[in-house]
Amino acid sequence: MDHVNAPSLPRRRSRSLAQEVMNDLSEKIRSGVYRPGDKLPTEPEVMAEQGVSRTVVREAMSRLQAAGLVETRHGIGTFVLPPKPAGLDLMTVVTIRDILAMLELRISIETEAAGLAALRRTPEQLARMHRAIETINENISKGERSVDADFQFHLQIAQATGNKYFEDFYRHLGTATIPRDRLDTPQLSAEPAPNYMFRANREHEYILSAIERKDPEMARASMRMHLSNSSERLKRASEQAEEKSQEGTKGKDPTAES
Amino acid sequence: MDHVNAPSLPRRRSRSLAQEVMNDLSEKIRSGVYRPGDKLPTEPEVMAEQGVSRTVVREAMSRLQAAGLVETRHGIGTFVLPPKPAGLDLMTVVTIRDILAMLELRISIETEAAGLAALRRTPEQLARMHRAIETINENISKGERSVDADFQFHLQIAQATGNKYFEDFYRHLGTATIPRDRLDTPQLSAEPAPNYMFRANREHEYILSAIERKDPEMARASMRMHLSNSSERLKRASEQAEEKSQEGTKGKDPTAES
DNA sequence: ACAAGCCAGTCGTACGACGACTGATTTTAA
DNA sequence: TTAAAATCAGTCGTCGTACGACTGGCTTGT
Repeated sequence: MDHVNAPSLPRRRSRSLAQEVMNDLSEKIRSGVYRPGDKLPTEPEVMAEQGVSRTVVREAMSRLQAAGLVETRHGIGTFVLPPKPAGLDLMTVVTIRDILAMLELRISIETEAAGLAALRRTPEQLARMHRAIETINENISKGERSVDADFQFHLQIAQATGNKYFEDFYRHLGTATIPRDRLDTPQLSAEPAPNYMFRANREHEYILSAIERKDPEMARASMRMHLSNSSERLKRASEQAEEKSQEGTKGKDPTAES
Repeated sequence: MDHVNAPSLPRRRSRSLAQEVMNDLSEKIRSGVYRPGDKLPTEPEVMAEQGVSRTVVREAMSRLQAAGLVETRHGIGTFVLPPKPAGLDLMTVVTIRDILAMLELRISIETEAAGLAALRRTPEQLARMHRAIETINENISKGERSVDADFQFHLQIAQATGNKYFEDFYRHLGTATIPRDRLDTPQLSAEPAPNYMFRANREHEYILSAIERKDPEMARASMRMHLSNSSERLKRASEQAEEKSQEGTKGKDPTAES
């Protein structure tokens, strides 16, 4: 060992190589280089890029998985997951019953959000809610999906509370439960009939009207009614789907509506 | 969120061996077989116990580390870490204003929880609520902190909803507003006067009475009143503390109550 | 008694090998 | 010609071997 009087360096590596590769990749995820749904570089690619062995790459990937940042598919690759909502583990949402339970929590939060929005909304936020409702109507008339505009409407309400925690919570639930194709579900197929969706959007209008009038009680009641209706529709469709799957027929899918 | 995905059975294969070893070890940590500070079995021991290769063991350990459950010391072994206040991003809760915003979210959830608890509580849960209230009174009389019993009372209500998401959320929200020593705030020092705390516990009794009577409306109204009062007390104490810190005096700290 | 060296145990990294999985492409059969 | 089956290349999962780095305890020498 050629010891020269080098300046005293740390005696041990502050982190392992695996941790450093994880840090590098998770920083790239955090900063948007890799977005939810994107495929990370393959193991051989990371090995080459980072100049480490496959062992280190695999351990780094294991860490990313355990941290919930990615999921790995055998033979395919590793994909970035959407951010987890704070305090809630959406991986537990696997049955209709779980969804209904989550909806129940959501009712409590969004009902309150509607009341606060009625007190605190700005004209700009109000205009954005109006636009979202118009967009939903247009999309329904064209036979297109109204999911994005639906999400926007609810997000605007969360923002109008002026409380970042309501907005954060809504953002996380939004990204986690909208992308239906993530869930390995027995598809409750087909979009609901347009009249159902127009009706649900009618309920949006009642909510908006109360918010516009700065009437928190009515806003709360309207939102509660709206989400309770959705919950009921889901419950009924689920029961029908269960009966019909026994008969080999498909039920309705109300999940595309608010 | 009006758009809900209907889930189904997982289509994917079973988990990897590394994930299964992690599950086994994390279950042992969760259940108390290994406690914070304990040393986990060495890699060779786990290899023998689980009948897997060292690669699998190391990947499982990597996962446990990334999940924050353990830390590994090179040449020594792997040790169980104390539980972190996980989930909700508590790092954002740094000012009184953040606490108040978080309380606002909490009001929405716990108000709804009280209503659901009135509908779904069991006699055992009711008894536990009673006990928590008694404990709070005893602690107040002895001049001791009633924070734990206070948390218990609210947690019982969340459990009585029969919806795991309410309970999960409360576990996280509860820690956000109680552990005062986490906050870099102008210290609102000293326990509030006992009469304030008796009064707050009186409010607990109104909530419990409504739950006992299976009256969801009254349960909701009582909980909202109780938490709004806490919010107001915190706000006022904060303002007084601000004035008094300009005068070099300390104000009251009501955050130890619900 | 204290310091230095040694040793066994443990973790970190690297490599080679083979099987399992996946989707795309090619070959075969109808 | 088209559809089904087989093949292939790429990717991930597991196993085993090997060596270096680190740590604490024990033994030996001063």
